[in-house]
Amino acid sequence: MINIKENAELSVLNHSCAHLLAQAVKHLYPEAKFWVGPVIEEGFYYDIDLGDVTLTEEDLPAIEHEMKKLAKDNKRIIREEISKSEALAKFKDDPYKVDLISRMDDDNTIISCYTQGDFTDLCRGPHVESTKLLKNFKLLKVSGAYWKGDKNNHMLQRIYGICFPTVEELEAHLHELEEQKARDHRRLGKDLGIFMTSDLVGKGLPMYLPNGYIIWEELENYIKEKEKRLGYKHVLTPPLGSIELYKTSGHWEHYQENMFPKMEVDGEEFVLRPMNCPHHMMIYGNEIHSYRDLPIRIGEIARDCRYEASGALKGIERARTFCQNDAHLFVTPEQIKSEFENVVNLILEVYRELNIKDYSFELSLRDPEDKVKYYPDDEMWNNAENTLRKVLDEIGITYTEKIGEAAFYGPKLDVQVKPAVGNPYTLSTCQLDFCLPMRFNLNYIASDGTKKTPVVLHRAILGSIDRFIAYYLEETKGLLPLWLSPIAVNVIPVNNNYHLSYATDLFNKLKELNVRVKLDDREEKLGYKMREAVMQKIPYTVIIGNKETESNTISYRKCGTEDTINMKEEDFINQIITEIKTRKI
RNA sequence: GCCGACUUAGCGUAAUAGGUAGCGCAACUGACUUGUAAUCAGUAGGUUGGGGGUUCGAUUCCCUCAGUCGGCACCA
Repeated sequence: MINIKENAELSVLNHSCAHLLAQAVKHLYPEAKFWVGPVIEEGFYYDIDLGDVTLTEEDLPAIEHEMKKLAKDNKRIIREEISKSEALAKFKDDPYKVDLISRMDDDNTIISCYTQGDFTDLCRGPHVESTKLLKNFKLLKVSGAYWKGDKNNHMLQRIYGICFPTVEELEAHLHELEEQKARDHRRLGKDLGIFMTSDLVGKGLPMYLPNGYIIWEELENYIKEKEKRLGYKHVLTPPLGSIELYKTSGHWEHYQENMFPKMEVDGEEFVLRPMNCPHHMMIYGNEIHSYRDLPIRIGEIARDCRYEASGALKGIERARTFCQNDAHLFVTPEQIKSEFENVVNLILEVYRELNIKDYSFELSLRDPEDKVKYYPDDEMWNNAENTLRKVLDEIGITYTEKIGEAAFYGPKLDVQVKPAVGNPYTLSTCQLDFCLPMRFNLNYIASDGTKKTPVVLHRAILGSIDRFIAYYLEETKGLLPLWLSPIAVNVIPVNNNYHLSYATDLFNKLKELNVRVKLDDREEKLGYKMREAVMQKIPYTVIIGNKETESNTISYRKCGTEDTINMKEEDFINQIITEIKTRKI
């Protein structure tokens, strides 16, 4: 999908189109007041205050029509530079523009405006030279947006659109947008029987169906195998805990708005846990540890429950309960670097094996101004952030720093991915924590016999299993690699009367080898069964007919290809087994 | 949570300027015995998301609740 913002020519075009949109809206709704109309990756938008008028998508064609009319007029777009006071006078009837102007640096600032026909807008530019270049656009959607992005402000109406130099490019783009919908994990999740939701169960509470749970189990086994090899010990802890536990950890104070409310049983108060770190702290504290025992690595596919705003819910990508691929590494200060490096290496290894390429590292730091969100201990924070920066620089990965993105207990390295559909999000994370071990009074006996507080690394590689499945479905368009596919091989006899026993023989052999294989022996035509196999995105479909039974071979077709390949049964079985075992992409 | 739209059979959809709903796929039954994305015929399946109001009559209009979707905000 093209990124408009990163393309200089398209940026100018789209930004100019935003002005054209504003001009058209002004014509149709003379009372309209305008905020800003920037270029974004997906095109452009303009935030507009229309007073009591509410736009719906049905109003967009009329606005488009007016824009087309204006574009046809072929008005020159003229730049003009004026002083701040001139600008304030010029836009005195537009409070939003006055707000923008009055917040500009100093009184000597030169402000640029662009005029096209009867419409002038405050703008840094540049723009195309004439409205006639703005013919191939489409208004895509309309929605509310908080003024200045602050939920305490009123809402403006935002109109989104996109513009291209040629009609062909526009149509190709619109076609691509349509195709994107087909790879949405919610669509695929339904079509492929991966998960379901139910109003009666409650929103944001997805349930995995048999096909989905196969994917889940495979991923769980995959990552746990890796963790075991790296010395992790896995545990199982309850998805809720007493409120005292979360007061001790600080979650109750700093994370409460993302938690389900407390519940009372027999005079005790409990919460559904939003994170399982406190449980793992308790497990560490269950024994006395020597410095010789460290690092101690405690892992769990842990169910957590978070109160997510209803508008934020999205299939299994963002739900109110999910299972984190979580682990806590209890280390000495000297071990921070090597353990951190191990985690980064594990992330890179997994991404390589699963063919995840579009990702970036972010160093999430606290916002020192935010006194509510973060555990208050400046010295601890400075120490943690500097340590983490140093470790990252020593490991030699490139990252961007994000202020105000840290966990309440410490800074972290996040791995952001750009999914095929929608906004970027965090998949993997590794967090440095000096805070919780202290709050839980954890310690180890150092070589000099004194008690010392361990440092904790919180880390998740697949993130949550749920989100990872969503991500992977969208990346692969539902055509999963063999080892993750709910059904790996589909065997179809051409004619049950003649080919069923040969087909059943292959089916049994594969089943014996623990391959997820299906025998489609329904009394249907081959074309019909083939169609279903393709729609179900089964990676391998084997056809058994006269040709195969007579030559003692099999023929298969790989989902997504048109070719049929004929080979010896034994070779095919070996190929399948190898592909599963090596987790071939 | 906020702004807006939407909700009709398992799935995808049609219709009614207010007179209780069609179609396709899937399912079931039968025939066909099949060579790479849909064989034919028949049967069954709906309190038109829940509740309330207006009306002689509501699936349609209004209110409300729930859910879904698109954005915003949030995402430790």
